[in-house]
Amino acid sequence: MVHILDELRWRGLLAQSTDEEALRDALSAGPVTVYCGFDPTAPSLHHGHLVQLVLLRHLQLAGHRVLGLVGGATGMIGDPRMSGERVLNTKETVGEWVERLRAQISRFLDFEGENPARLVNNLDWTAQLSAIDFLRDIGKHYRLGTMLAKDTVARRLASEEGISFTEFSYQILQGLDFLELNRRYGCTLQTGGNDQWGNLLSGVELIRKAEGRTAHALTTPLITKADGTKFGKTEGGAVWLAPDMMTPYAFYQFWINTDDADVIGYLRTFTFRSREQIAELEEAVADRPFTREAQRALAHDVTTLVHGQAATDAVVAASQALFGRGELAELDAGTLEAAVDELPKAVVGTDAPAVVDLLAEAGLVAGRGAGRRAISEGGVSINNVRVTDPDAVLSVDQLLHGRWAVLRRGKRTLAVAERPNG
RNA sequence: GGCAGGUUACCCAAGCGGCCAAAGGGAGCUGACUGUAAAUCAGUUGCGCGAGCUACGGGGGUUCGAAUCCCUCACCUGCCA
Repeated sequence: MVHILDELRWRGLLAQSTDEEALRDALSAGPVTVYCGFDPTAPSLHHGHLVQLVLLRHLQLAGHRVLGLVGGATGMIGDPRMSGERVLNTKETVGEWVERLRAQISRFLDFEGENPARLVNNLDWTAQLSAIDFLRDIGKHYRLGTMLAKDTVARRLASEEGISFTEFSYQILQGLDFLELNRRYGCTLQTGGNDQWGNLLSGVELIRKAEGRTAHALTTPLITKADGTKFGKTEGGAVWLAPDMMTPYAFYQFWINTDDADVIGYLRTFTFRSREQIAELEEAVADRPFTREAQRALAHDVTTLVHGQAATDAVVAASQALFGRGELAELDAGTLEAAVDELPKAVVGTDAPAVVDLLAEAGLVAGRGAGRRAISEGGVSINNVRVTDPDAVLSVDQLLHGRWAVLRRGKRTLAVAERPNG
Protein backbone atom coordinates (compact mmCIF):
# COMPACT_ATOMS: atom_id res chain seq x y z
CA MET A 1 0.00 0.00 0.00
CA VAL A 2 1.41 3.32 -1.06
CA HIS A 3 1.57 5.88 1.74
CA ILE A 4 -0.78 8.81 1.19
CA LEU A 5 2.13 11.26 1.22
CA ASP A 6 3.92 9.31 -1.51
CA GLU A 7 0.73 9.17 -3.52
CA LEU A 8 0.26 12.94 -3.16
CA ARG A 9 3.86 13.55 -4.17
CA TRP A 10 3.47 11.42 -7.28
CA ARG A 11 0.30 13.33 -8.12
CA GLY A 12 2.17 16.63 -7.89
CA LEU A 13 0.07 17.70 -4.94
CA LEU A 14 2.87 18.02 -2.40
CA ALA A 15 5.14 21.06 -2.28
CA GLN A 16 6.28 21.28 1.32
CA SER A 17 5.21 20.31 4.78
CA THR A 18 6.25 20.75 8.36
CA ASP A 19 8.30 17.86 9.82
CA GLU A 20 7.57 15.24 7.16
CA GLU A 21 8.55 12.22 9.26
CA ALA A 22 6.22 13.22 12.07
CA LEU A 23 3.40 13.93 9.62
CA ARG A 24 3.99 10.60 7.89
CA ASP A 25 3.73 8.75 11.19
CA ALA A 26 0.61 10.65 12.21
CA LEU A 27 -1.12 9.85 8.92
CA SER A 28 -0.18 6.17 9.31
CA ALA A 29 -1.31 5.96 12.92
CA GLY A 30 -4.96 6.63 12.20
CA PRO A 31 -7.44 9.22 11.03
CA VAL A 32 -6.03 12.74 11.10
CA THR A 33 -8.38 15.72 11.15
CA VAL A 34 -7.44 18.12 8.36
CA TYR A 35 -8.79 21.45 7.23
CA CYS A 36 -8.47 23.78 4.29
CA GLY A 37 -9.94 27.26 4.12
CA PHE A 38 -11.62 29.02 1.21
CA ASP A 39 -12.16 32.77 1.33
CA PRO A 40 -15.20 34.30 -0.38
CA THR A 41 -13.36 36.78 -2.60
CA ALA A 42 -15.60 36.05 -5.60
CA PRO A 43 -19.01 34.46 -6.23
CA SER A 44 -17.31 31.21 -7.16
CA LEU A 45 -14.27 29.05 -6.59
CA HIS A 46 -11.85 28.65 -9.48
CA HIS A 47 -9.10 26.42 -10.87
CA GLY A 48 -6.75 27.30 -8.01
CA HIS A 49 -9.20 26.05 -5.42
CA LEU A 50 -9.76 22.93 -7.46
CA VAL A 51 -6.30 21.71 -6.48
CA GLN A 52 -7.15 22.07 -2.80
CA LEU A 53 -10.50 20.34 -3.22
CA VAL A 54 -8.88 17.42 -5.01
CA LEU A 55 -6.31 17.17 -2.22
CA LEU A 56 -9.02 17.13 0.47
CA ARG A 57 -10.86 14.44 -1.46
CA HIS A 58 -7.73 12.29 -1.60
CA LEU A 59 -7.31 12.66 2.14
CA GLN A 60 -10.91 11.77 2.85
CA LEU A 61 -10.74 8.74 0.55
CA ALA A 62 -7.67 7.68 2.54
CA GLY A 63 -9.79 7.67 5.69
CA HIS A 64 -8.95 11.03 7.21
CA ARG A 65 -11.47 13.48 8.66
CA VAL A 66 -11.97 16.53 6.51
CA LEU A 67 -13.13 19.99 7.50
CA GLY A 68 -13.98 22.47 4.76
CA LEU A 69 -13.74 26.02 6.05
CA VAL A 70 -15.45 28.97 4.45
CA GLY A 71 -13.84 32.27 5.38
CA GLY A 72 -16.84 34.36 6.35
CA ALA A 73 -14.49 36.37 8.60
CA THR A 74 -11.20 36.26 6.71
CA GLY A 75 -13.06 37.08 3.50
CA MET A 76 -14.04 40.39 5.06
CA ILE A 77 -10.40 41.27 5.81
CA GLY A 78 -8.50 40.11 2.74
CA ASP A 79 -5.30 38.14 2.42
CA PRO A 80 -2.49 40.49 1.37
CA ARG A 81 -1.36 39.92 -2.17
CA MET A 82 1.41 41.43 -4.24
CA SER A 83 -0.90 43.20 -6.67
CA GLY A 84 -1.85 45.59 -3.90
CA GLU A 85 -4.43 46.41 -1.29
CA ARG A 86 -7.81 44.80 -1.83
CA VAL A 87 -11.03 46.73 -2.07
CA LEU A 88 -13.26 45.51 0.74
CA ASN A 89 -16.57 43.96 -0.24
CA THR A 90 -19.71 44.68 1.75
CA LYS A 91 -20.70 42.27 4.50
CA GLU A 92 -23.83 41.39 2.54
CA THR A 93 -21.82 40.47 -0.54
CA VAL A 94 -19.41 38.36 1.47
CA GLY A 95 -22.37 36.65 3.10
CA GLU A 96 -23.86 35.73 -0.25
CA TRP A 97 -20.58 34.40 -1.53
CA VAL A 98 -20.11 32.31 1.61
CA GLU A 99 -23.32 30.46 0.81
CA ARG A 100 -22.30 29.88 -2.79
CA LEU A 101 -18.90 28.54 -1.75
CA ARG A 102 -20.42 26.19 0.81
CA ALA A 103 -22.46 24.56 -1.93
CA GLN A 104 -19.48 24.25 -4.24
CA ILE A 105 -17.17 22.72 -1.64
CA SER A 106 -19.86 20.23 -0.69
CA ARG A 107 -19.71 18.61 -4.12
CA PHE A 108 -16.20 17.36 -3.53
CA LEU A 109 -16.63 15.85 -0.11
CA ASP A 110 -18.66 13.00 1.28
CA PHE A 111 -20.96 13.95 4.14
CA GLU A 112 -22.38 10.46 4.61
CA GLY A 113 -21.00 7.28 6.11
CA GLU A 114 -18.72 6.72 9.06
CA ASN A 115 -16.21 9.40 8.08
CA PRO A 116 -18.36 12.38 7.15
CA ALA A 117 -16.84 15.71 6.15
CA ARG A 118 -17.90 18.86 7.94
CA LEU A 119 -18.25 22.46 6.80
CA VAL A 120 -17.37 25.32 9.14
CA ASN A 121 -17.34 29.11 8.93
CA ASN A 122 -14.70 31.11 10.77
CA LEU A 123 -17.17 33.93 11.34
CA ASP A 124 -18.71 31.65 13.97
CA TRP A 125 -15.81 32.14 16.37
CA THR A 126 -14.54 35.56 15.37
CA ALA A 127 -17.75 37.59 15.22
CA GLN A 128 -18.16 37.53 19.01
CA LEU A 129 -14.49 38.04 19.81
CA SER A 130 -13.84 41.44 21.38
CA ALA A 131 -10.88 43.56 20.37
CA ILE A 132 -9.50 43.35 23.89
CA ASP A 133 -9.73 39.54 24.04
CA PHE A 134 -8.22 39.30 20.60
CA LEU A 135 -5.24 41.46 21.54
CA ARG A 136 -4.71 39.81 24.95
CA ASP A 137 -5.32 36.15 24.16
CA ILE A 138 -4.14 35.92 20.60
CA GLY A 139 -2.05 38.99 19.86
CA LYS A 140 0.31 38.28 22.75
CA HIS A 141 1.48 35.11 20.99
CA TYR A 142 2.54 36.99 17.90
CA ARG A 143 5.94 38.65 17.47
CA LEU A 144 6.07 41.60 15.16
CA GLY A 145 9.42 40.53 13.75
CA THR A 146 7.99 37.24 12.51
CA MET A 147 4.91 38.88 11.12
CA LEU A 148 6.91 41.50 9.24
CA ALA A 149 9.20 38.85 7.81
CA LYS A 150 6.36 37.07 5.99
CA ASP A 151 7.12 37.27 2.30
CA THR A 152 4.05 39.10 1.04
CA VAL A 153 4.03 41.48 4.00
CA ALA A 154 7.70 42.31 3.57
CA ARG A 155 7.35 42.91 -0.13
CA ARG A 156 4.20 44.94 0.26
CA LEU A 157 5.91 47.05 2.91
CA ALA A 158 8.75 47.68 0.50
CA SER A 159 6.38 48.49 -2.34
CA GLU A 160 5.14 51.94 -3.21
CA GLU A 161 1.64 51.15 -2.05
CA GLY A 162 2.53 49.74 1.34
CA ILE A 163 0.07 47.67 3.37
CA SER A 164 -2.84 48.46 5.67
CA PHE A 165 -3.09 47.22 9.24
CA THR A 166 -6.19 45.30 8.16
CA GLU A 167 -4.38 43.11 5.67
CA PHE A 168 -1.31 42.90 7.86
CA SER A 169 -3.50 41.32 10.55
CA TYR A 170 -4.82 38.62 8.24
CA GLN A 171 -2.21 36.07 9.25
CA ILE A 172 -3.36 36.24 12.85
CA LEU A 173 -6.94 35.53 11.91
CA GLN A 174 -5.94 32.51 9.90
CA GLY A 175 -3.77 31.28 12.77
CA LEU A 176 -6.74 31.70 15.08
CA ASP A 177 -8.83 29.47 12.79
CA PHE A 178 -6.40 26.61 13.06
CA LEU A 179 -6.22 27.00 16.86
CA GLU A 180 -9.99 27.02 17.12
CA LEU A 181 -10.41 23.93 14.95
CA ASN A 182 -7.67 22.22 16.93
CA ARG A 183 -9.60 22.89 20.14
CA ARG A 184 -13.03 22.01 18.75
CA TYR A 185 -12.30 19.03 16.54
CA GLY A 186 -8.74 17.99 17.28
CA CYS A 187 -7.68 19.26 13.87
CA THR A 188 -3.90 18.82 13.47
CA LEU A 189 -3.29 19.42 9.77
CA GLN A 190 -3.95 22.40 7.55
CA THR A 191 -3.49 22.33 3.80
CA GLY A 192 -3.28 25.12 1.26
CA GLY A 193 -1.47 26.46 -1.76
CA ASN A 194 2.24 27.03 -1.46
CA ASP A 195 1.66 30.77 -1.32
CA GLN A 196 -0.22 30.12 1.91
CA TRP A 197 2.79 28.62 3.66
CA GLY A 198 3.28 31.59 5.96
CA ASN A 199 -0.37 31.69 6.93
CA LEU A 200 -0.41 27.96 7.66
CA LEU A 201 2.66 28.25 9.87
CA SER A 202 0.96 31.07 11.74
CA GLY A 203 -1.57 28.52 13.00
CA VAL A 204 0.98 25.80 13.68
CA GLU A 205 2.97 28.17 15.89
CA LEU A 206 -0.10 29.56 17.61
CA ILE A 207 -1.25 26.04 18.54
CA ARG A 208 2.21 25.27 19.93
CA LYS A 209 2.32 28.46 21.98
CA ALA A 210 -1.27 28.51 23.18
CA GLU A 211 -1.86 24.79 23.67
CA GLY A 212 1.61 23.26 23.72
CA ARG A 213 0.54 20.84 20.98
CA THR A 214 2.09 19.89 17.66
CA ALA A 215 0.21 20.56 14.45
CA HIS A 216 1.15 20.19 10.80
CA ALA A 217 0.93 22.10 7.57
CA LEU A 218 1.09 20.80 4.03
CA THR A 219 1.08 22.79 0.81
CA THR A 220 0.42 22.06 -2.84
CA PRO A 221 2.71 23.43 -5.55
CA LEU A 222 1.65 26.25 -7.78
CA ILE A 223 0.27 24.66 -10.95
CA THR A 224 2.39 25.74 -13.87
CA LYS A 225 2.39 25.49 -17.62
CA ALA A 226 5.33 24.23 -19.62
CA ASP A 227 5.46 27.40 -21.72
CA GLY A 228 5.77 29.57 -18.64
CA THR A 229 2.42 31.31 -18.95
CA LYS A 230 -0.08 31.31 -16.14
CA PHE A 231 -2.27 28.26 -15.64
CA GLY A 232 -6.00 28.86 -15.69
CA LYS A 233 -6.23 31.99 -17.76
CA THR A 234 -9.05 32.25 -20.25
CA GLU A 235 -10.63 35.04 -22.26
CA GLY A 236 -13.15 35.55 -19.49
CA GLY A 237 -10.53 35.54 -16.73
CA ALA A 238 -10.37 32.57 -14.39
CA VAL A 239 -11.66 29.05 -14.84
CA TRP A 240 -14.73 29.23 -12.62
CA LEU A 241 -16.38 26.22 -11.09
CA ALA A 242 -19.85 27.80 -10.94
CA PRO A 243 -21.91 26.99 -14.06
CA ASP A 244 -23.47 30.45 -14.08
CA MET A 245 -20.00 32.01 -14.37
CA MET A 246 -18.50 29.54 -16.82
CA THR A 247 -20.67 27.13 -18.72
CA PRO A 248 -19.81 23.44 -18.43
CA TYR A 249 -19.15 23.58 -22.18
CA ALA A 250 -16.57 26.35 -21.79
CA PHE A 251 -15.12 24.53 -18.79
CA TYR A 252 -14.74 21.34 -20.81
CA GLN A 253 -13.19 23.27 -23.68
CA PHE A 254 -10.61 24.79 -21.34
CA TRP A 255 -9.32 21.35 -20.39
CA ILE A 256 -9.56 19.97 -23.94
CA ASN A 257 -7.16 22.70 -25.04
CA THR A 258 -4.42 21.68 -22.61
CA ASP A 259 -0.93 21.60 -24.12
CA ASP A 260 0.63 18.23 -24.83
CA ALA A 261 3.48 19.18 -22.54
CA ASP A 262 1.13 19.68 -19.59
CA VAL A 263 -1.61 17.13 -20.02
CA ILE A 264 -0.01 14.17 -18.25
CA GLY A 265 0.87 16.23 -15.22
CA TYR A 266 -2.67 17.56 -15.06
CA LEU A 267 -4.11 14.05 -15.31
CA ARG A 268 -2.14 13.11 -12.23
CA THR A 269 -3.09 16.21 -10.32
CA PHE A 270 -6.71 16.77 -11.26
CA THR A 271 -8.06 13.28 -11.92
CA PHE A 272 -8.27 10.14 -9.82
CA ARG A 273 -7.06 7.87 -12.61
CA SER A 274 -4.68 5.06 -11.73
CA ARG A 275 -0.98 5.06 -12.55
CA GLU A 276 -1.58 2.39 -15.20
CA GLN A 277 -4.28 4.41 -16.94
CA ILE A 278 -2.15 7.53 -16.95
CA ALA A 279 0.84 5.61 -18.29
CA GLU A 280 -1.30 4.43 -21.22
CA LEU A 281 -2.42 7.97 -21.96
CA GLU A 282 1.18 9.11 -21.83
CA GLU A 283 1.97 6.63 -24.59
CA ALA A 284 -0.98 7.92 -26.56
CA VAL A 285 0.38 11.46 -26.42
CA ALA A 286 3.77 10.27 -27.65
CA ASP A 287 2.53 7.93 -30.39
CA ARG A 288 -0.59 9.64 -31.75
CA PRO A 289 -0.86 13.16 -30.34
CA PHE A 290 -3.40 14.21 -32.97
CA THR A 291 -6.05 11.99 -31.38
CA ARG A 292 -5.86 14.05 -28.19
CA GLU A 293 -6.85 11.08 -26.06
CA ALA A 294 -5.20 12.40 -22.92
CA GLN A 295 -6.86 15.80 -23.29
CA ARG A 296 -10.24 14.13 -23.74
CA ALA A 297 -9.76 11.98 -20.66
CA LEU A 298 -8.66 14.98 -18.62
CA ALA A 299 -11.54 17.17 -19.75
CA HIS A 300 -14.04 14.37 -19.21
CA ASP A 301 -12.91 13.57 -15.67
CA VAL A 302 -12.56 17.11 -14.40
CA THR A 303 -15.87 18.22 -15.90
CA THR A 304 -17.59 15.23 -14.32
CA LEU A 305 -15.99 15.98 -10.97
CA VAL A 306 -17.17 19.59 -11.04
CA HIS A 307 -20.43 19.48 -12.99
CA GLY A 308 -21.58 15.86 -12.80
CA GLN A 309 -21.99 13.09 -15.32
CA ALA A 310 -25.12 14.41 -17.07
CA ALA A 311 -23.58 17.78 -17.85
CA THR A 312 -20.41 16.10 -19.08
CA ASP A 313 -22.29 13.78 -21.43
CA ALA A 314 -24.03 16.80 -22.94
CA VAL A 315 -20.89 18.84 -23.50
CA VAL A 316 -18.90 15.89 -24.86
CA ALA A 317 -21.64 15.24 -27.41
CA ALA A 318 -21.81 18.91 -28.30
CA SER A 319 -18.04 19.16 -28.72
CA GLN A 320 -17.98 16.13 -30.99
CA ALA A 321 -20.77 17.54 -33.12
CA LEU A 322 -19.25 21.01 -33.44
CA PHE A 323 -15.60 20.02 -33.87
CA GLY A 324 -16.26 16.79 -35.75
CA ARG A 325 -15.07 16.18 -39.27
CA GLY A 326 -18.57 15.90 -40.68
CA GLU A 327 -20.62 18.63 -42.29
CA LEU A 328 -22.66 20.66 -39.88
CA ALA A 329 -25.51 20.60 -42.39
CA GLU A 330 -25.64 16.82 -42.16
CA LEU A 331 -26.33 16.77 -38.44
CA ASP A 332 -29.90 15.94 -37.60
CA ALA A 333 -32.00 18.57 -35.86
CA GLY A 334 -31.92 16.86 -32.47
CA THR A 335 -28.14 16.52 -32.35
CA LEU A 336 -27.60 20.05 -33.54
CA GLU A 337 -30.07 21.48 -31.07
CA ALA A 338 -28.35 19.72 -28.17
CA ALA A 339 -24.97 20.93 -29.37
CA VAL A 340 -25.85 24.58 -29.90
CA ASP A 341 -27.64 24.57 -26.59
CA GLU A 342 -24.20 24.67 -24.95
CA LEU A 343 -23.11 27.77 -26.87
CA PRO A 344 -23.59 31.48 -26.32
CA LYS A 345 -26.56 32.68 -28.36
CA ALA A 346 -27.57 35.57 -30.53
CA VAL A 347 -31.21 35.88 -31.46
CA VAL A 348 -32.10 36.31 -35.11
CA GLY A 349 -34.83 38.89 -34.87
CA THR A 350 -35.01 40.20 -38.41
CA ASP A 351 -34.76 38.59 -41.81
CA ALA A 352 -31.27 39.75 -42.57
CA PRO A 353 -29.31 40.63 -39.43
CA ALA A 354 -25.78 41.97 -39.88
CA VAL A 355 -23.15 39.40 -39.04
CA VAL A 356 -21.23 41.89 -36.89
CA ASP A 357 -24.32 42.47 -34.76
CA LEU A 358 -24.76 38.74 -34.22
CA LEU A 359 -21.08 38.37 -33.27
CA ALA A 360 -21.35 41.18 -30.77
CA GLU A 361 -24.64 39.97 -29.32
CA ALA A 362 -23.27 36.48 -28.79
CA GLY A 363 -20.24 37.91 -27.04
CA LEU A 364 -17.86 36.53 -29.64
CA VAL A 365 -16.33 40.00 -30.10
CA ALA A 366 -16.20 43.08 -27.90
CA GLY A 367 -18.11 45.34 -30.27
CA ARG A 368 -19.12 45.99 -33.85
CA GLY A 369 -15.74 47.45 -34.70
CA ALA A 370 -13.96 44.41 -33.33
CA GLY A 371 -16.36 42.25 -35.32
CA ARG A 372 -15.56 44.04 -38.57
CA ARG A 373 -11.90 43.70 -37.81
CA ALA A 374 -12.25 39.99 -37.09
CA ILE A 375 -14.03 39.48 -40.42
CA SER A 376 -11.48 41.44 -42.42
CA GLU A 377 -8.73 39.41 -40.76
CA GLY A 378 -10.42 36.29 -42.02
CA GLY A 379 -11.30 35.16 -38.53
CA VAL A 380 -15.04 34.63 -38.79
CA SER A 381 -17.02 31.82 -40.30
CA ILE A 382 -20.67 30.81 -40.47
CA ASN A 383 -21.35 27.08 -40.58
CA ASN A 384 -17.61 26.64 -41.24
CA VAL A 385 -17.68 28.88 -44.32
CA ARG A 386 -15.45 31.91 -44.01
CA VAL A 387 -17.11 35.33 -44.08
CA THR A 388 -15.20 37.86 -46.17
CA ASP A 389 -17.43 40.94 -46.24
CA PRO A 390 -17.60 43.05 -43.05
CA ASP A 391 -21.06 44.21 -44.11
CA ALA A 392 -22.34 40.67 -44.63
CA VAL A 393 -25.81 39.79 -43.44
CA LEU A 394 -27.17 36.42 -42.43
CA SER A 395 -29.65 35.09 -44.96
CA VAL A 396 -32.49 32.77 -44.09
CA ASP A 397 -31.13 29.92 -46.21
CA GLN A 398 -28.00 29.85 -44.03
CA LEU A 399 -30.06 28.71 -41.08
CA LEU A 400 -29.62 24.97 -40.61
CA HIS A 401 -32.96 23.27 -40.17
CA GLY A 402 -34.40 26.73 -40.56
CA ARG A 403 -33.25 27.72 -37.10
CA TRP A 404 -29.53 27.81 -36.39
CA ALA A 405 -26.34 29.19 -37.84
CA VAL A 406 -23.05 28.29 -36.15
CA LEU A 407 -20.81 31.34 -35.74
CA ARG A 408 -17.10 30.75 -35.31
CA ARG A 409 -14.40 33.26 -34.42
CA GLY A 410 -10.90 32.03 -34.84
CA LYS A 411 -10.37 28.33 -34.68
CA ARG A 412 -12.28 27.34 -31.64
CA THR A 413 -14.57 30.03 -30.28
CA LEU A 414 -18.15 29.23 -31.15
CA ALA A 415 -21.60 30.72 -30.76
CA VAL A 416 -24.94 30.22 -32.42
CA ALA A 417 -27.38 32.54 -34.13
CA GLU A 418 -30.81 31.19 -33.40
CA ARG A 419 -34.18 32.06 -34.84
CA PRO A 420 -36.88 31.63 -32.21
CA ASN A 421 -39.19 28.73 -32.93
CA GLY A 422 -42.61 29.66 -34.35
C1' G B 1 -1.01 68.52 10.83
C1' G B 2 3.51 70.21 7.54
C1' C B 3 6.67 69.43 3.20
C1' A B 4 7.87 66.74 -1.25
C1' G B 5 6.56 63.34 -5.15
C1' G B 6 2.80 60.64 -7.75
C1' U B 7 -2.35 59.08 -10.28
C1' U B 8 -1.85 57.92 -18.58
C1' A B 9 -5.35 52.60 -22.39
C1' C B 10 -5.88 45.18 -19.90
C1' C B 11 -0.70 45.67 -17.11
C1' C B 12 4.12 48.29 -16.91
C1' A B 13 5.59 52.83 -18.90
C1' A B 14 6.90 57.41 -22.29
C1' G B 15 4.84 62.09 -23.12
C1' C B 16 5.90 68.22 -20.12
C1' G B 17 1.02 73.69 -24.73
C1' G B 18 -0.62 72.26 -31.20
C1' C B 19 2.79 67.10 -35.26
C1' C B 20 -1.54 62.83 -29.25
C1' A B 21 -6.58 58.26 -29.85
C1' A B 22 -1.35 59.07 -27.16
C1' A B 23 5.95 56.04 -28.13
C1' G B 24 7.93 51.35 -26.25
C1' G B 25 7.37 46.66 -23.76
C1' G B 26 4.22 42.89 -21.83
C1' A B 27 -0.53 40.64 -22.58
C1' G B 28 -4.75 39.69 -25.79
C1' C B 29 -6.98 38.77 -30.65
C1' U B 30 -6.62 37.05 -36.00
C1' G B 31 -4.03 34.68 -40.12
C1' A B 32 -0.27 31.16 -42.20
C1' C B 33 1.67 26.08 -40.55
C1' U B 34 -1.15 22.25 -37.52
C1' G B 35 -3.92 18.13 -34.06
C1' U B 36 -9.61 22.40 -30.82
C1' A B 37 -1.43 21.54 -28.94
C1' A B 38 3.35 24.22 -28.78
C1' A B 39 7.05 27.00 -31.37
C1' U B 40 7.78 30.50 -35.46
C1' C B 41 6.47 34.48 -38.82
C1' A B 42 2.84 38.38 -40.24
C1' G B 43 -1.18 41.57 -39.04
C1' U B 44 -4.11 43.80 -35.27
C1' U B 45 -5.92 46.01 -30.24
C1' G B 46 -10.91 53.26 -27.39
C1' C B 47 -16.37 53.69 -29.78
C1' G B 48 -18.36 54.42 -34.80
C1' C B 49 -19.24 51.97 -41.96
C1' G B 50 -18.22 57.13 -41.93
C1' A B 51 -18.44 62.47 -40.84
C1' G B 52 -17.28 62.23 -36.04
C1' C B 53 -17.58 61.09 -30.66
C1' U B 54 -15.61 60.09 -25.89
C1' A B 55 -10.85 59.63 -23.34
C1' C B 56 -4.81 60.62 -19.93
C1' G B 57 -7.86 60.12 -11.16
C1' G B 58 -12.84 63.76 -10.19
C1' G B 59 -14.39 68.91 -10.68
C1' G B 60 -13.26 73.96 -12.14
C1' G B 61 -10.11 77.55 -14.78
C1' U B 62 -6.19 79.90 -18.30
C1' U B 63 -5.58 79.61 -23.75
C1' C B 64 -7.38 80.18 -30.60
C1' G B 65 -5.72 75.26 -28.75
C1' A B 66 -4.42 71.20 -22.61
C1' A B 67 -2.57 64.37 -21.14
C1' U B 68 0.76 68.64 -20.89
C1' C B 69 -0.09 75.26 -17.32
C1' C B 70 -3.17 77.06 -12.76
C1' C B 71 -6.89 76.06 -8.66
C1' U B 72 -9.45 72.47 -5.94
C1' C B 73 -11.09 67.57 -4.23
C1' A B 74 -10.01 62.33 -3.72
C1' C B 75 -6.54 58.50 -3.33
C1' C B 76 -1.28 56.51 -3.09
C1' U B 77 4.02 57.02 -1.51
C1' G B 78 8.13 59.17 1.22
C1' C B 79 10.18 62.47 4.94
C1' C B 80 9.02 65.50 9.26
C1' A B 81 5.56 66.28 13.64
